[in-house]
Amino acid sequence: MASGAATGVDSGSDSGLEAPLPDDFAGRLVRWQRLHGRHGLPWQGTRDPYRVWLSEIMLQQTQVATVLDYYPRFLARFPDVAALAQAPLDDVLALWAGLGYYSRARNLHGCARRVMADWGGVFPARAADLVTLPGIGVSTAAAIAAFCHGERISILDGNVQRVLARHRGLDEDFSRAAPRRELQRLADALVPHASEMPVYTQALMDLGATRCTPRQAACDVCPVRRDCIALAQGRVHELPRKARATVQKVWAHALLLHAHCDCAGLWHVALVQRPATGVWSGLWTPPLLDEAQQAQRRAHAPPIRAHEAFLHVLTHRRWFLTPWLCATRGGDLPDAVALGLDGDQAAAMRWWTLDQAAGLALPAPVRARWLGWMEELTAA
DNA sequence: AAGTCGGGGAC
DNA sequence: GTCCCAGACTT
Repeated sequence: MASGAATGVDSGSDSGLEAPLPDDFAGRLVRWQRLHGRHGLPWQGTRDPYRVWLSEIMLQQTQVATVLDYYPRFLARFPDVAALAQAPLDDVLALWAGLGYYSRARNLHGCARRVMADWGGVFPARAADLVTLPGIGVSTAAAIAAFCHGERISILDGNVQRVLARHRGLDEDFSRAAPRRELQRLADALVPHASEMPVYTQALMDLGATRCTPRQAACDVCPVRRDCIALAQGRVHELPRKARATVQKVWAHALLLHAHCDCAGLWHVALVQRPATGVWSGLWTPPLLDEAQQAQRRAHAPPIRAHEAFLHVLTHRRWFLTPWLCATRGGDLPDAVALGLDGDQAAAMRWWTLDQAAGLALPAPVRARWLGWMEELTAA
């Protein structure tokens, strides 16, 4: 389809996929990128696959401004793939805590070990091989291959979908497989010579992130406005079509903050490590008590100081968390049963000193309130 | 194809 | 409040 359209024969359809390929699309983007693209980000100016890979994983569904806080710290602690592979997973999670999507950290660590074990410590160059590694999907594989090795392969992340959907005037739901394949074919037909792949790939991303934005697109300074179908039709703000919203479920748990002061006057706090799957996987949290477990805990002394619940919103959940504060003193550290825990959480519970706890991988809403809770628990 | 997985930036 | 971000993985 694309080759026939490139001859300049317009089928008469208003579909951007069947229209002629835009002339010099990549060239215009490349020239724009050199002048107006984003430069100087910490993961730019290198073709080191480790650094590019790390940035791509961190940037999955995560904005640049957020990653800027994490990337340098992570790189300083794990300067190369060997250092990352050698580290315990808990050390990786501790540096990832707060970034979200914690399976990324688990897969990152697994990927580093696979690169060491199966690839001699060198990331494979081709996207087809990269995509076999944990945590690297088609989008990330294409980005690494294009940035580091100039592979002629198209990326199709959220930014690029928006740019192409608008420029070709494609009013389809790209969360569906068939329209997505069509868009992929278009993107494939637009890739330039290998020598321009790194800057072209960056250009598409930068245009989507800084000009062709979801709202209030800056079409007046767009390098491809000349033949943008959405702009000509006055439909920029309508594209791409939105997929239907997901339904949020409601959760409610008590968050049991139990601190114990031992005979030496040293404070400890009980935390449980979350399982490898599910929300906050691998992170350490105060025990989470559902309704039955709350009843179980209420049957025990000592008493609880309950705070007002706070709301924590995740993509699919509205989560009401009620902090329960409890301080005890003297003797041995209470066991999990004494705290009212059962089964899995009892097995996953550990006592930590406050200094130790501060260095663990804590979820963002726990980290944000941690010092206040500890201060209240250890006061008087 | 649909559901699961965080947190925050920008509006 | 809203939308969505350099998506991957499981079912």
